[in-house]
Amino acid sequence: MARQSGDERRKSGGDNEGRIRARNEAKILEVSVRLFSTKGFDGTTISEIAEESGLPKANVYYYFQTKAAIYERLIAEVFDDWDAALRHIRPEREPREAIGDYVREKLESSRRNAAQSRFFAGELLRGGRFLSRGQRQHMRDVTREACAAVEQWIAEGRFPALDPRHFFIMIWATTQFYADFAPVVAATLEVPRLRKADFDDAAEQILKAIHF
Amino acid sequence: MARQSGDERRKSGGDNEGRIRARNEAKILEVSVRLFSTKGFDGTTISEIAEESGLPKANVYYYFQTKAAIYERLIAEVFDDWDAALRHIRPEREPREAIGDYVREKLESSRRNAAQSRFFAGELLRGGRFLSRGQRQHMRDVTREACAAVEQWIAEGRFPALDPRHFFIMIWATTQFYADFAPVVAATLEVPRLRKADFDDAAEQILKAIHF
DNA sequence: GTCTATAAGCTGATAGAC
DNA sequence: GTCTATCAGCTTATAGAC
Repeated sequence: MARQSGDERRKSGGDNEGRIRARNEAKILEVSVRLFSTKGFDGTTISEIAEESGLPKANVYYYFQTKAAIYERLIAEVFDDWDAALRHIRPEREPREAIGDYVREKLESSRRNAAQSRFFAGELLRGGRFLSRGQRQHMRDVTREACAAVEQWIAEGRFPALDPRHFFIMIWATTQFYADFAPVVAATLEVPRLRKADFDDAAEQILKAIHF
Repeated sequence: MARQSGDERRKSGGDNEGRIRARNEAKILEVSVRLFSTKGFDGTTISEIAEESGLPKANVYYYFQTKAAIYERLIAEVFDDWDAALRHIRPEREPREAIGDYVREKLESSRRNAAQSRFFAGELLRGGRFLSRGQRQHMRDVTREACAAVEQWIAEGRFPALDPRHFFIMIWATTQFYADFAPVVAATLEVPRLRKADFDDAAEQILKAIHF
């Protein structure tokens, strides 16, 4: 690394600049997802993002043209994860195992990225104004595919005759709830704050409660 | 009505003034819950509330001292409904009927008051900063009571050995999801917008999917 | 790439005439 | 009770020196 001459480094696209850019952008995004998730789009200020990122406000604007650009970048990042877990749902797999893996992965990823999960939930709660047409279409396509797998299981007599669409809604609702509405869950479980063990319990209870 | 003299009416506390106050306050609250639910606390402006209420901004301040006061009043209103539906869960009732009534009422009330439901979900999503200590305690008490009823059913062998706390979380998560994340649900069901029939389907599918 | 200074506009909230 | 006019403060975003 740092094989460039001083002259080259001062020009654009050098290794150093690239690394600084990557580090600063990552820091800004990491801080932003946390702030947006707890204070919303309008409640979050660029000054605050700059302060918590350890950068002057003008530098935040150097990396992202507007506040909305930061928000949209985060939407795109989170969006990629929406369907990643759905890869477990394949018609050739054993239903119990596939759904078990899916539920456990959903719960674990929302636990590990709680701010991201809440951020996305907030966006959906407000109607998903920042979601592009393509992103919406992609969600529909992925969902339809997963439903087709369940329908095949039903046709083969390996799964109860439930509407797969409502079945997935139920899974999403339940797995998201633990991370997104943690204060309610903690109050219900009568614990000061949620730990990994609570999420593990949740996975087992969900799988036990669903009739399949 | 209107039994007062003109002189009395001009003083404070008259029927007319009371009626005007009630009407204006109700209008402000009705408009506010819709705006807060789609734009959040900081994204909603008093000017906008005033405009959509058909009042000058100063009049909104005449009825509510601050923006937070409007928000808190709404929280209190919604809060009363949280446990109202839980009255169905009583140990002497038949589990299937009690839970069926509960799920159906939850879905129907969230459908009819979707803005209110989303408003409260948004507040919980952000950690419930506006919830008072007393309100939190009340939630815990009501939940504990409902769990006790389920535990009695289990002890009597009328209900599967599930953790009642996770069971209720699952019910809340699922029933709330349809109103709160309507765009996702509509996309999944492949309908342009949700109708009453979709909520009715949801109730039956949820009850069919849960193993009890 | 970094940072200070500042513009331009909007916000919550109030004063005070009617 | 109603409404106009206004303030003080904070916001996003930019200009321009280093």
